[in-house]
Amino acid sequence: MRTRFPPSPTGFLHVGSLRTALMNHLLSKQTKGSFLMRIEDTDRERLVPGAVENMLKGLAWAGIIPDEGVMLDKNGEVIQKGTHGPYFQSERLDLYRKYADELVAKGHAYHCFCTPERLAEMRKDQEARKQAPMYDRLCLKLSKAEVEAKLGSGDATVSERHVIRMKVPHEKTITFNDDIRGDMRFQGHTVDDQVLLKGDGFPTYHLAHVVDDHLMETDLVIRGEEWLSSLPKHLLLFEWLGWTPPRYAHVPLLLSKDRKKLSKRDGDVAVEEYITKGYLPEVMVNFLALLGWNPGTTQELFTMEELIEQFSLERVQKAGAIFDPEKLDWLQGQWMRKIPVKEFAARILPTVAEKFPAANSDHDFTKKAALIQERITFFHEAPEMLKWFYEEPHVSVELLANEKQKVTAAQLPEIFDALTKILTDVSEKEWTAEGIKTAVMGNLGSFKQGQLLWPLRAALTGLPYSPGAFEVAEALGREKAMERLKAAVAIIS
RNA sequence: GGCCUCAUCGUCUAACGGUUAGGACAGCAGGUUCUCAUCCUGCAAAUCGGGGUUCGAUUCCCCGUGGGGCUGCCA
Repeated sequence: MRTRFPPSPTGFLHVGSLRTALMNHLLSKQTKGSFLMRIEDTDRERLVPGAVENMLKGLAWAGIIPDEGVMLDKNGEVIQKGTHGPYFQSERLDLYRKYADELVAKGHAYHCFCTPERLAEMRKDQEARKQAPMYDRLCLKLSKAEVEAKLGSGDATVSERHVIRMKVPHEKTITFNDDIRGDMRFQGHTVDDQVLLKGDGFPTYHLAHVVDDHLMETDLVIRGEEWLSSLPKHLLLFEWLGWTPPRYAHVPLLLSKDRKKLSKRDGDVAVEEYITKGYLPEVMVNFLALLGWNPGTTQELFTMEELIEQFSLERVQKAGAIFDPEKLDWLQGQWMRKIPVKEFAARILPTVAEKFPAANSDHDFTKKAALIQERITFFHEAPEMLKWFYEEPHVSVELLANEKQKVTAAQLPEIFDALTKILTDVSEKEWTAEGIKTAVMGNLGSFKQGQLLWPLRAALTGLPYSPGAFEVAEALGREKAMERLKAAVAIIS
């Protein structure tokens, strides 16, 4: 099956766009078809330089690489590949013109010379009369001779700055079966005479979509629900041009907490933002796939491969879904913990080494990485979480004493006395988390666990939060741990 | 306003017309090794309202209500 993703290069890659791109990608892969990328650059005023490259990079980050159309080559340059091009709509103007003319010739479209000012006024009137703003078909009343005269008038503002509108049959009922929503019907008289070709010679989305998706042989169009209202226009165009429309699946919109269409105002809607924050691509893909879709089982974690296998439009929700950052973060944690520990260590090593060069020559780095893997959310937190190992801790009485653990400053000498005694008895060979645990737990004396463990851990790390006391002691090694213990004793006495 | 569309815990969602309406996130309460985190256990939490159809509606139909989208020579 051929599916496609046709963004307009007017900015960053929106998470909602990534979601529809993902669905298109999943189904093309599931059916061993192809996924193509087309650029809808028909609005020249909103073009943003670099947007195409940015979007392709965002898709690639998520693991979505187009099979055809606009893509990135090995050097990161934007190229076009495929037999159905060009894939930039701005390079297909002659095509749109040709079909627009055909529609005029067939009587399904007409020239309109109304100025933007007149249209604005017309709409204002209609709204004042509580009517639906629709083109009043003033130019449809023009005779053929009048149209010819205007077109050949030599007055460029009239002959060139005019548009071609579709002539929607008011009496017609347009019906369709959407892959997600089922049967739908629209009454012709509620559909506006949409502009197909603009005054600047560029097509509007509607014409371009129909022409391109026919010529590019798209089998299935998965797009946002915001296009549902325009569907009858597209259906009419396919019919008039004598083409079979593709299958359509209108997916529900992504909503913000206030249930409005997710937009810039709602914070992070740019995929780029999530990349910078350190979210894993697997997490974004997993999260987006689960928004509005479910596998029918209780499985929550999905790889791209599993999604390709299991995704189906039948199980896509009809109602909009709120983008919940908390669930995103939960998924991030799940995926961080799924990374094999060796790989995890390899991924955090560069950032840790940047701050603590010693990490590069640390033979036990993987062991340390393992200690923080279950409590980390983003890779960039790693240096801070491991600093206790690479630099001497700043220990204070305030840190060592802890009310909740029933440790008072006055008790500290006694506590450290006990700790020193216990740990001195632990041999180099027994110096493992397990061995130290056995020693400490077996010699608590009159202390509660927390009364020994909190000061121990705090003395060793200088931190209120860190991996457990025994693990830290093992990681540090007997010599260093005893040194830090001694340093702490010096501070409290 | 008009048109289109949607409706189960706070959120994402499950449930051949028959279930004590299930799971997950978040929340709360416990537990494991002191903290943080993980993990485990438990608790709380929903079928928008009204009519039908039916022996029986979350499920089918109608009407409300509420939400969303569109209503551009934007996409």
